[in-house]
Amino acid sequence: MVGEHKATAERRQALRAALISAAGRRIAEDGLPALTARAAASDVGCSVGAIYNVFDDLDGLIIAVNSKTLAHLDREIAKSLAAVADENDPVESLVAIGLAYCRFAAAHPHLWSALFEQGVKPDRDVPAWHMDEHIRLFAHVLTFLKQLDPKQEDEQAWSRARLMFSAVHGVVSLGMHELFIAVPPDEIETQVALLVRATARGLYDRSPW
Amino acid sequence: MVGEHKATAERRQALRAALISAAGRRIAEDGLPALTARAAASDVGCSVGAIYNVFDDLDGLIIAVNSKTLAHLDREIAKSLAAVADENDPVESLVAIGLAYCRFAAAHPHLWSALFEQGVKPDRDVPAWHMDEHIRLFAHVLTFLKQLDPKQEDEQAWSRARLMFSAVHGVVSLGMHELFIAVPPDEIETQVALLVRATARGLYDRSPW
DNA sequence: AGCTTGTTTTGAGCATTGTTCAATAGTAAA
DNA sequence: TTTACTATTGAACAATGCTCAAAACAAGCT
Repeated sequence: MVGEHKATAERRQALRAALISAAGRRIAEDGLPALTARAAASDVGCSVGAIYNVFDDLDGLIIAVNSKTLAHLDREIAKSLAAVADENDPVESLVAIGLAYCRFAAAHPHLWSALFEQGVKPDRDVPAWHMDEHIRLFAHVLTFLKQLDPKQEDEQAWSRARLMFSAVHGVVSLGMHELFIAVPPDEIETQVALLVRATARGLYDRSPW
Repeated sequence: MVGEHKATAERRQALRAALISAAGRRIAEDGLPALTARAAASDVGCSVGAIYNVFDDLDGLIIAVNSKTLAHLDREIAKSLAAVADENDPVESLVAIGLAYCRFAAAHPHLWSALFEQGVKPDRDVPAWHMDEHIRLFAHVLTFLKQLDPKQEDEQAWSRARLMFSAVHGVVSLGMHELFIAVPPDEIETQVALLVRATARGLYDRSPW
């Protein structure tokens, strides 16, 4: 009979959770390269092999951490949206999203950079459900773009949401790269706010020309 | 006497050059992780140790490759600027820069991504001269921003040049990440053009409000 | 309890990585 | 040639991700 011991599943689940949070701590503190199989195992008090009973790969563990990170980031964005003063000004909400993104990256630089530090990999790509988690991030943006122009097609709105999100991401990303050299974090925030307002205006304001 | 054999210096120089171009080829074809010390050595027909006579580090070799890549990219941008139809429309020049960036990334994805694939490193950071090479990239942008508004302060112009450059970078960067999933390259180009025009308008057009 | 059967966990072992450094080969002056 | 120094080498080292025969375990049966 194809037996499966009852307690096994929950034990595996517990190990998964423990590994994920230990790995998260390690990445947050010392960066992605500090997450080695042996380190993770000893953090949790299991054998190296145990990791591979529960994840396909170390990449699998990293993706699980990233998943948690995305959820956290999503909550932060929601929080900062709730604090927007003028409910009727979509641009202010967009700015709030950008600033939340900014602040999250500054607060958790290693976790944040782990989200994108998967070089251009030829075959082994991330699972679809994790892609979705990324995409869900700029669903927030979509909401307010539709407020800015309710008539626009869904496809265009998505496309522009990704555009704005990507642009903000670029500013934060390059800002962090040179962070330890030149650009102070609060200036990054200023620039992100400026960028969001400029693109919103450039994309949606149809003033007389 | 502190002798230094005459032929040595040039031989080292030759080895450096050979290593750089072999490494460039390897990265371009199979991505950064394919560049291992042993592979590079055998490509060039030298010993592993020889690499370390000529570079501090494998990172040193990578930086040298990146340096060549940046020079190449810079030439491409210059070329595409030379082909701009309307000399008197700075926005068209800015668009041209963005598109050149786009096309370069699409044409040499591995070389391009090697430029940014240095995770957030705590201590060991890239030398200043290489940072300068990066910065020189958006000096191009600066030129045309000053044409858009000759009155603006230098500092603001630099800041906005970096802003625009970063924004474009973000769109290309996220676009490439999901490239193998969804976003076709020509759509990225469309989006970059849209973004450049929108930000230029948003940042500089002082229409009656 | 003891035995049997299938499952789960383990950690020594493998291949591969970047990097070093005693030993070898090389160079040029004496 | 001899001598004195320099340059190159590649076996050896530590650390990596990952595997898989073996050990430990769990549950049912007599």
